[in-house]
Amino acid sequence: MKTEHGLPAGFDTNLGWLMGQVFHAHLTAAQHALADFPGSQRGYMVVHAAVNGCARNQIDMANQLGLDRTVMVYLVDQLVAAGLVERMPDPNDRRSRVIVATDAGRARLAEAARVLGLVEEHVLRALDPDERGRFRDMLRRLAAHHLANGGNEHDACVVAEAVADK
Amino acid sequence: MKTEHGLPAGFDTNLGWLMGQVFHAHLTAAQHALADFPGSQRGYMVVHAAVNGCARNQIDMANQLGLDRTVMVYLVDQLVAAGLVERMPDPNDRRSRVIVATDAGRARLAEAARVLGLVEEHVLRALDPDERGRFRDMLRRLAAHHLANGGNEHDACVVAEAVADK
DNA sequence: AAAAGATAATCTGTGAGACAGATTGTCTGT
DNA sequence: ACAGACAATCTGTCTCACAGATTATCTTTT
Repeated sequence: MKTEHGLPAGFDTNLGWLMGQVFHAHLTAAQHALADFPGSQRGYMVVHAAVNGCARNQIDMANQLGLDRTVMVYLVDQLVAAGLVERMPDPNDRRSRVIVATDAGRARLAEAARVLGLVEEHVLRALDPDERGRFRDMLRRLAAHHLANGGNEHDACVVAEAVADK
Repeated sequence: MKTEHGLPAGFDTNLGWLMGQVFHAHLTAAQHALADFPGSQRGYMVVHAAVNGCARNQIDMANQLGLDRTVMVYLVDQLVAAGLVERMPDPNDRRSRVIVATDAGRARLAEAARVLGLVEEHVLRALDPDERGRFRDMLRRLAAHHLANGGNEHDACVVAEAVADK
């Protein structure tokens, strides 16, 4: 049984299901696009963050990217081995290593970004151009709002309250 | 370094990152909401599909829901143990088991759906009411478009082509 | 200045989960 | 009757995220 849209019956109003589908579509396409990028999408994110210099050290970057600190280790290992980033010792704090992109890393990132642009275009093909902009804008606001409220821990509380009072 | 939105620099235009954030926000909240639902979100999906009668057998349902066939086995096991669904032997094909919801399953689904409604409301809080409708509509169309084009295998080809011609 | 506590990166071990392959019972076509 | 396909299940394997311990360093306390 399907709806007129071609979606499984009853799921066309399920936000989680819909987001999962679209997110997964993008994920799969991006995975192919970044197949030979060291560390795949997560590697891409790290190089991206390294180029933008968002983070002061590995843990900081891990937190910003939502990665586990132990994952960060072998992720950066791969990227170093591929010559895309370097672990620069922080002169102010010898415990910390600042992740900086190499020239090769910058070039590789630019190329990957180009391909990812095509992927995004492909995923959003069902929307007309001005809608794509609005969709992006809404996503941006949703993500910002989520990050602003302390992220996931907060969500749990809200839900718990909601369940409590029937 | 952050943008004026509070997002990590450079990621505010990254569709995958944005979707990941919002999807993850919903995922986490839904996980809490369905914490004591057998099989969690996937269990919920199965009961939901069972109530709507979308599938003729387990494999069919697994395909529609994007689950592995072996996962389906212990997922349905849990739900049967909890008394939410039953494996009805298909009289026309004794290889197949049709997954049907029990009355308890229907009731449990309704309650879970109510809570998930609150979760969705919470996740979309950053949008004003009419925007939420449009956001849902866009997602619906994106998902439908993706399913219409044979799903993920297709995406891979498109990307491959795109990468080929620089 | 020495001791105690916190923090960054790393290493190790473990548990959960996804998936491939084999197995059994059943259907379909020849 | 036989071969091949298919549904459900079982088993084994492999990956991967995460907790906990470890080392080096910084900070604060006394």
